[in-house]
Amino acid sequence: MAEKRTSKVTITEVAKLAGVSTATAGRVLGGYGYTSEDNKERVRASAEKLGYRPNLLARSLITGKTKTIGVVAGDIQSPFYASILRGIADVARAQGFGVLLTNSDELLERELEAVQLLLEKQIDGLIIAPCDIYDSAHLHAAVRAGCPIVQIDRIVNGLAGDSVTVDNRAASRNCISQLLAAGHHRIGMIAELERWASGNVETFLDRVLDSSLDPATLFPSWQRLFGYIEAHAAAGIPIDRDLIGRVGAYSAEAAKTRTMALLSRPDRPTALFTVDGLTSAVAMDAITALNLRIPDDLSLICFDDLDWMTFIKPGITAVAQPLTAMGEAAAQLMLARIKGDDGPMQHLSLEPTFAQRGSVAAPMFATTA
Amino acid sequence: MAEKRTSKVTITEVAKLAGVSTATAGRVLGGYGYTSEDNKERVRASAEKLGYRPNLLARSLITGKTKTIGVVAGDIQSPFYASILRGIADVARAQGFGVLLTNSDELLERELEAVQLLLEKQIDGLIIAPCDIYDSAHLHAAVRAGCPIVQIDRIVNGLAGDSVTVDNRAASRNCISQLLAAGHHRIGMIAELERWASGNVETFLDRVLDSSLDPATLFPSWQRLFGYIEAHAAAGIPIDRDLIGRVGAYSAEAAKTRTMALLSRPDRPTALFTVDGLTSAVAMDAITALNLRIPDDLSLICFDDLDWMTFIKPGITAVAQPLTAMGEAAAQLMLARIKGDDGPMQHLSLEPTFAQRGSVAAPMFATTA
DNA sequence: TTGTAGGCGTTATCAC
DNA sequence: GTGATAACGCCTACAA
Repeated sequence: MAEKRTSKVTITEVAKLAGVSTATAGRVLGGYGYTSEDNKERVRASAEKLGYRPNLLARSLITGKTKTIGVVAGDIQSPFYASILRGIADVARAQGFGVLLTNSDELLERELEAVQLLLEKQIDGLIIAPCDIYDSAHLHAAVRAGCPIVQIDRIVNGLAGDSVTVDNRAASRNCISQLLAAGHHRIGMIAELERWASGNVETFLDRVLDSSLDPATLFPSWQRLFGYIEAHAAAGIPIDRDLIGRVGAYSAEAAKTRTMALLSRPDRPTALFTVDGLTSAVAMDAITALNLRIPDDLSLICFDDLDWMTFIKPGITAVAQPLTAMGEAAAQLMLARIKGDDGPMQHLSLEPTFAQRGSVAAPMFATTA
Repeated sequence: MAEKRTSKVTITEVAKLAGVSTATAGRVLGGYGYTSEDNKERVRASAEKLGYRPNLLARSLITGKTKTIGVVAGDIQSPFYASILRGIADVARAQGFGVLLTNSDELLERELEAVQLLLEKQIDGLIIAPCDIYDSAHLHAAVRAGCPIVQIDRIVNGLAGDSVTVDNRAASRNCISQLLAAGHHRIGMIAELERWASGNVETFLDRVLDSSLDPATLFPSWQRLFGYIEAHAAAGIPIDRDLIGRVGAYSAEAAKTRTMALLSRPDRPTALFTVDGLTSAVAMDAITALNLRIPDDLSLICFDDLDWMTFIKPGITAVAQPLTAMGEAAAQLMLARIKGDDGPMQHLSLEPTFAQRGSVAAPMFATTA
């Protein structure tokens, strides 16, 4: 029945009780090398009797492998990261790996500390949603130090690590195109351009339009704005820059204020495109507060599919990222690297699905063309 | 600038470069024992120059402390566990602790494996939402082996571990009382009694009414049904057992079927009480599908407050558990134990808040009293 | 097939 | 204050 007494049963004691050397005991318990059936039995019995549990620390110290993968999420409380983490944890567990979790809150300083802690704990690999895609010396250093990295959602420019993302630009373009096709010419959007160098929407718009911007090197939120602009350009419809509300990253209050302002204008947009789970919730909040009807007063498409979008009145049309699949893919890539795969970097782009529901209609009083 | 080259910079190399012994280097780098200012400087400089990072495995092996706490959640993808984990991770990080995460999916077998893995990785303590509150030998064994345990949401009978919960029975009783006070005499509820020995609602009801059941020894979902029964008893209103839909644990489809059935009856309830986040979402789904208006056709109170409850039409009245606070409290209890607190077991019961919104009204055609 | 000896990178225990 | 030296628990030679 294996009753353990004082927790510290080492392989030495098992060996002693079995009447063999620690090496032999280690071989059968660790499952490596050859041992006679006879001794196997004896050692297993002793281990069982003493309630022996291997100390993975000691094993890791010598093998150099911890069978642990580190994860740096932005905020595990958000459904976005929670789902991704679920995927990661599932495949990790299936392979006997542990998951060491940290939050960065999208703060570079915090990410730095997190990565350092994980590295010191000797994780075999790092899965991370990097805060800063332009200058992440600590990640380059980690890779150089031999720690494989799989990036999620965002890609650090020039980092030698795999990645799992979705094509944000295409998905966004698709959403906006649908709205345009439905007859909407005034589509509101709350954009996040916090770290955009020149600081304003104007310059971003210009750079997209004169094709001097490589979408692959941008933050997801920027890529979504990129798609918004492209869709307008493709349809030959001018953009009213006042409909693009600019807002700092991940601030609910700011987004709320901005959205309320946008939807309160006398010439308010006839459609709204939200760029992530946070803005979607904020938008619904504002829409409810302003007593706007969907889709009569306002059409709506959201990036990221949340549970309530299925049952909230007419149903909210949304782009659904395959979050758990992304987590699974990331973990799979990671495990392959850990097992020694040193092939070229892989940049997986998973296909989001488009959940067509009831939040899009032709704008009121609009001629469809 | 501390450029590391090949990852393995050990304390020995730092010591060598600083011209001191590994012992001295260890003292300044590890921050223990005495060292002259002179040597401190020199060692730090060498460490910096070589890009030295301590190997926490080696340290842990000898100190017996990993500064890591293990967490077994039911399903990290649910907002419930995600929020709790957020709280845990925050206080852990603040104290320099890591968090090793696993999911049990409420499966005992999986929980067993998880606990074993965590223990072998030598976590300093375990925070867990136990699947089985009646027979958890592995948890008793863990405690006996010296691993402190903090339980969340549920309490294993007789386990020597702290706990953080809410008073489910009182909260539930309060909700039902409000509905009864509003004039509802037919209140539907989807109950989960999967592991209830005798297997049916009848016997549970009987045991509550003849006071032969200690609520402290029950699963949260049972406690919530307990409160439902008590509230009815207190108001002197008989319970129509057909309004208590029994369902297996954590199955969305089953809950959906059951809820649809309940709400489709010709004599359907005038109010509904959902017992957790899953049933709430399922209920809303069903309500939308059946085109029932809240609160006109059906009053609703939900256990667990979800983001959409604020902006979904009239606003859904709900009981909000202080989830992140629960996580924080659990982590705090854990850290205290790790620091050596061997006082009596603590069973924290945090106060849920009641979010009064617009989903409760008097039943149609009902005389109020 | 088995045992002996050495070491993984730290910290702990002593003398000095 | 400091430096040998012995742990920590396990694995990996290598020799037997």
